[in-house]
Amino acid sequence: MAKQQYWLMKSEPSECSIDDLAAAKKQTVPWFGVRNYQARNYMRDQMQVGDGVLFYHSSCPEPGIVGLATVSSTAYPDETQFDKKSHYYDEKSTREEPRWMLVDVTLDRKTRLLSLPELREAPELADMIILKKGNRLSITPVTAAEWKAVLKRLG
DNA sequence: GCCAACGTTGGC
DNA sequence: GCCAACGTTGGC
Repeated sequence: MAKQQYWLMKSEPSECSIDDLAAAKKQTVPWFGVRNYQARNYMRDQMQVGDGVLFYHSSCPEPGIVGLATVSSTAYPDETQFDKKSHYYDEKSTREEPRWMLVDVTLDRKTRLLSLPELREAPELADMIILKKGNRLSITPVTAAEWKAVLKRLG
């Protein structure tokens, strides 16, 4: 068993909020719609069942961490890439060679909102990738120390 | 709605 | 392989 890893995963609440995750069957959702190679590579190559996930709401009135989750599957193809009616359809992807992979994410627990301004104030979190200027990556690795500091602040 | 920052595309 | 143009992200 490899060492536990931690991630921050952004989701737009209008697309899939923490409440949507809580209401989902088995409180689990496939993390569909990622169309960025770096984020895909994290899911495909590095994520393991049991990894910790900070669930983050982006592009909304109150951006921030809103819950804790767990990676609950290894990587498999994102079905939406094959669906012509989907916003995430990719005509260059085939079933033989799918371009986009995803993992399942299962809710651990909802938390209070740990807001973006609050994250910025925390000295232990100063190096979080998500807080760096210009960062747009929807999935970023989180260090064990950052994970611990976030948990401490969530109480 | 604005805009900075970044990723992708495509012409050469 | 370069790089300009374009599209997207995401906070404000």
